[in-house]
Amino acid sequence: MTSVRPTAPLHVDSVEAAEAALRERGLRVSATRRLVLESLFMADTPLVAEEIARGVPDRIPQMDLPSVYRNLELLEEVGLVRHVHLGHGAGRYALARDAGREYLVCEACGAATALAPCELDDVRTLVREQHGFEAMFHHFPIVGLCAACAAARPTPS
Amino acid sequence: MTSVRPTAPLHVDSVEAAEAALRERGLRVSATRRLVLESLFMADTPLVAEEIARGVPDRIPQMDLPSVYRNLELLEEVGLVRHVHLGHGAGRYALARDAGREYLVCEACGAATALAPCELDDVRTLVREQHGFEAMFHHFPIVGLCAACAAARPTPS
DNA sequence: TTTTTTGCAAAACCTTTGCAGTTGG
DNA sequence: CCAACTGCAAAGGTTTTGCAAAAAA
Repeated sequence: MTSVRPTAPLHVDSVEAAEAALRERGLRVSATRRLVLESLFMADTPLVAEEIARGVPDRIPQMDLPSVYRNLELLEEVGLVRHVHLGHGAGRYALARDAGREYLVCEACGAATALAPCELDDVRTLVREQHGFEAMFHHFPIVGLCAACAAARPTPS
Repeated sequence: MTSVRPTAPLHVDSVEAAEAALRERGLRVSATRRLVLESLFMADTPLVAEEIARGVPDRIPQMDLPSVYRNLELLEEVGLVRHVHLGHGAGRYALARDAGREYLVCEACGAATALAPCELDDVRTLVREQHGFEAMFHHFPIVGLCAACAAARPTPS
């Protein structure tokens, strides 16, 4: 998983625009690299590397898993891609464009609720005011109890 | 790392009290189990399993790493222990008593700031009011930029 | 004695690395 | 052509599992 180091996110709205950004930096657009990008543009949730490598039958051919990881790493350095951890197990990758998406994950029922772009703005503002800290909630989700599970639980001591 | 499933946390303030809780449940108190508990009581930050297994020279003897993991898993089921992720790499374990501790981790400089017990109460309240969600910030830290790193950075587009 | 726990070995899982061969520009 | 990229094989770090031997109650 390399590093958590931030890169200025690069928001593009098509595979072509992403490829242009790569070429602009002197990077090549190989078959695998394009397929990784296409997979991420097609996905509506962050994907694990293995899902990308497996391909989509009759749509996207299989790829070599280490190559997928190397591409994800490079795309992350460029700022086109981010990885997140929505729970245990493998890290997940999404376009930087989408990776600002924030999740509330219920630790009792496992439900992951995706939030709209600015829904946590008030929370961020409060953290900034109270702690002088610019919180970014996309890398790890906010873990806790959803309303249903919180209700179905004895009040915490 | 087994599961994120919650167990009612069990707050005890000594190794002896923890052992009593174990015996109450019909569980045994073996040498390794006691040493794991002692290590956690001695620690002032969450520990990785390997640190526990390595022991503290002249204080705590080495232990078998798989046994340490099995004990941590059991202690977590009982509710005496919790595991957290403060960044990439190995999970960390702490007494449930201490694991409510919450951290702000700067993704630029890596600094981890431990917060006092109630410092995020206002944030939790806001999340509850706005999203009906009981946020628990101890499993994953709040990742973002500390004041210094935020200042030293070009304003986000 | 009986059941739990240990220690060791081995595997599983996710991710990274080395390297020779291929390919994009 | 030449640097960048791929595919394969192998290794690395963390966590889990199987099993016979040891220990707790």
